[in-house]
Amino acid sequence: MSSSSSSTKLCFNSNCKEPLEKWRRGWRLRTGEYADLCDRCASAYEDGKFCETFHLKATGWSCCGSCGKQIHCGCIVSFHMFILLDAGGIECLTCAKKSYILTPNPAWPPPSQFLPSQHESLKDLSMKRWSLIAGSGPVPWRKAPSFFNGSGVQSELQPGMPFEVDVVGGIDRFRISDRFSIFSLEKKQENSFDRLIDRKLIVGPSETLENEISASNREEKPNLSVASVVKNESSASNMSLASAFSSKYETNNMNHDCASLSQWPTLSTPMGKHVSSHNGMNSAGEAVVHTGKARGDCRGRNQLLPRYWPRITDKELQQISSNSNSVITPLFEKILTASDAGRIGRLVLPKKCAEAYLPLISQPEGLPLKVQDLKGKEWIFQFRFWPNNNSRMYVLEGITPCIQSMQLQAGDVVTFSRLEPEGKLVMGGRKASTTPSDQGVEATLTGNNALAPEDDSGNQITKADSGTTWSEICKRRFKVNETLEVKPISHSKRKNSILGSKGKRLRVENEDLIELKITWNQAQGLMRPSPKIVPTVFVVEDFEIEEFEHAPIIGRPTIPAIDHFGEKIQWVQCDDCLKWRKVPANALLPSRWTCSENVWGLDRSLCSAAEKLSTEELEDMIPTINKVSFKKKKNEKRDSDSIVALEGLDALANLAIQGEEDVLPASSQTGLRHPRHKLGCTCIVCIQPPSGKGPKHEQTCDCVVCKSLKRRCKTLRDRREKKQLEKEAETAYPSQLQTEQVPDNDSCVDDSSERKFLISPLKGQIDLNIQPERDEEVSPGLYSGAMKCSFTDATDVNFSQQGYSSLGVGINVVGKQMQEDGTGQANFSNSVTLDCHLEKTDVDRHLILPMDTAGSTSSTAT
DNA sequence: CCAGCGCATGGTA
DNA sequence: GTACCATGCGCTG
Repeated sequence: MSSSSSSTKLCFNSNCKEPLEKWRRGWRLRTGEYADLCDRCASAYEDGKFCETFHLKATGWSCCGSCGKQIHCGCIVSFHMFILLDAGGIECLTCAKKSYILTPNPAWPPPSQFLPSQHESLKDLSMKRWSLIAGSGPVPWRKAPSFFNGSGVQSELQPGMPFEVDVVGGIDRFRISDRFSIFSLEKKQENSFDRLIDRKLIVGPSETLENEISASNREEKPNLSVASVVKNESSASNMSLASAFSSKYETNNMNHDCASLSQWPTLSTPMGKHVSSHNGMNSAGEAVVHTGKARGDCRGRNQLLPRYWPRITDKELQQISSNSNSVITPLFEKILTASDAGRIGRLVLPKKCAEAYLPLISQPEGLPLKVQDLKGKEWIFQFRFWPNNNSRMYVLEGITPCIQSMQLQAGDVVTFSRLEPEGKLVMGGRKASTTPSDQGVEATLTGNNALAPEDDSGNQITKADSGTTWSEICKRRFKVNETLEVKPISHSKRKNSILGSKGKRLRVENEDLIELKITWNQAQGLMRPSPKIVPTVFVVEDFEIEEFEHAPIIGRPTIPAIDHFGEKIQWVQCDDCLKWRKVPANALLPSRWTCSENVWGLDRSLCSAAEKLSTEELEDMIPTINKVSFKKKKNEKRDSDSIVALEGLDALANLAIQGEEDVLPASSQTGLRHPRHKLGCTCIVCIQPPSGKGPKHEQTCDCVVCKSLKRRCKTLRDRREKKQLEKEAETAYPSQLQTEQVPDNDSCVDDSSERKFLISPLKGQIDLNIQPERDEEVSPGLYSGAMKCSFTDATDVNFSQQGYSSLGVGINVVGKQMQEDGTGQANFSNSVTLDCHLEKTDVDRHLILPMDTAGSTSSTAT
């Protein structure tokens, strides 16, 4: 509140108009200025009693249905003080908080993303839209009650559902959210801002709205227009427009005719359409939608499970809206289950989708819903729900003819869209027969254009490639997954279906496993920074970390080195003969590589050719490579993929982390971080904050993870120094080595296991690959690779970090830990050793690594 | 006996 | 622990 000593002004409150000698700041005006209030009004305003003081006789007054408190419902100041009840009447926020039993509509953004008011045109549009749909069915919509004559209507309602009355409830429910949003905004404005910023949401003034909302409808709070940064091009202002409600609207509608209140739930109206209609952005707005770029209700979709995100194709869009200038707004989709496609003819609708996009129903019998298919044929389904576990199961009944008409079956996808501005609900179908791989590629590359069997992916790839964000990629990965899970399934009886819920879910898991397997075996170990990309290097506790700004490339893991001539090279192992070949440093090798592909050294292009480097030489170059592994490498048949991955992970990671100074030539020390540490890598070193999301760690960051990392780095340094001292001591007193193990400050490492780990039968050398008594229990591949995990310093075992995850590869080995199981076997496990402060749950999020694979790296020692 | 309705159950997220 | 949801299953006509 600010004061001024100027005079001649009147209190902004029209019911007061008291000359102001001093005035204080009230609510914010549309101009950006603030209402100047007299002391009394300002005080009342500050106390939230503005209405009760100054609007007592104005229209729009109502009593809280619970406590009876009078609240002026049209007041711009107090309109956040109450909620509208579905059954009519209002409830003050205090009471509402107590009795609020409905969750905010899930399809809408967090409360803080709402604007407090809505423009009339939006309301009109919504009403029109709703009426069109509602009135189109053979069964008339139930008359909605007016807002403020609740008593008469309430009797119609089922007890226990005070907030929901048919169609209007949809509006009111939104208002509840809206109200709460304001409340939330009020109470936690600062936090909201922070959160929003943290989430990288667009926060800004809603200029468009500002110009269109009357002063009396304005809320004193800053107009926030918040839009998630998603691929939907809807602007922040668009978002605000969509979510805008005005108190004036509410006031004006208090006595509305019931019929006029029947409208499409505004909350379910995608903002894109609001914008198009509301702003008259016909050409522009619709064009955007027509191109398929602005698809779906981005807010709604963000709140829906990804599997329900609409992935309608351009062709579908065009097909739907071909006969008119309508704009199609994809709402959601669902993969048909056996039950859905069964003879029963009931399509179970995802609850959130139903509540977000379909008319609100209060009675289990629901409402007839007129739906148009892609051919323009209209169907009428019964949209209803069953009470279920204190919740509801929404179903569309009578869909069998439509499903059959579209020749859909279990596993296929039904899409629900809405035509704007008609408001028609459109149901589309998509066969699951499109080959998963195609779909996957298409989905991955084109995102929202995915899954159209007839789509020309080529163009879309081009189109989508520009401006693809990681979030998009991640989202599209969902599509890949889900696409993959869609398999043609013969239509059959429910009980015989192989697409039961369990099966479906198992399928999802299996797909995930496949993805993981692929990731692990073929991608994880193969991703490398592009040789043309110069990484930026940042330092954490003297450890230089390379950060790559570009996506990694897929290649075979190699060992970078410098040859005798000082040239950068890399060593690569032939998959067939397991011999190591030298290739140029910039050579990109396929995941499987054999000597025959050695175009750089024709004399070594045959497996029969001798290894250019002797084992000893190679060992000299890479001391961490275990001699035993070398010895075994030719004797054991391996799964090359897994070994490649293991090599990539274990050897390279350890090379990178443990031994840059010790192992590699000086010239390569700076550059040789683990190649996985690049953009998209979410390992702790690179970006991983404790929460699993968020910005990268600053060098000065003192978060738990960073502190852990720093502590660990320090430990490593210390140990290295100690190790050096030990070596020196060993020279003088070799016999003392075996008992040498100086505790360090890494509290997370189990000392006993580590000590055990360090005690090696090899004199003076720790060989983790040796576990004579348990050899038979370990995969043969474990020890076969020359690059297998082996350590000269056990301390390094605990610090292999690597991984991609945000690239969609889905791997991020945060850490490995030596653990001692009951048998005395020391194993690596997918748990974190970086710091005791790290909770396992935090870590598990990043451990997509299959346990068996991780475990397979277990090098045991006794 | 069968189809369909409506709710219950249990697996999964 | 909770909500969701696929489907089982009993009841009814």
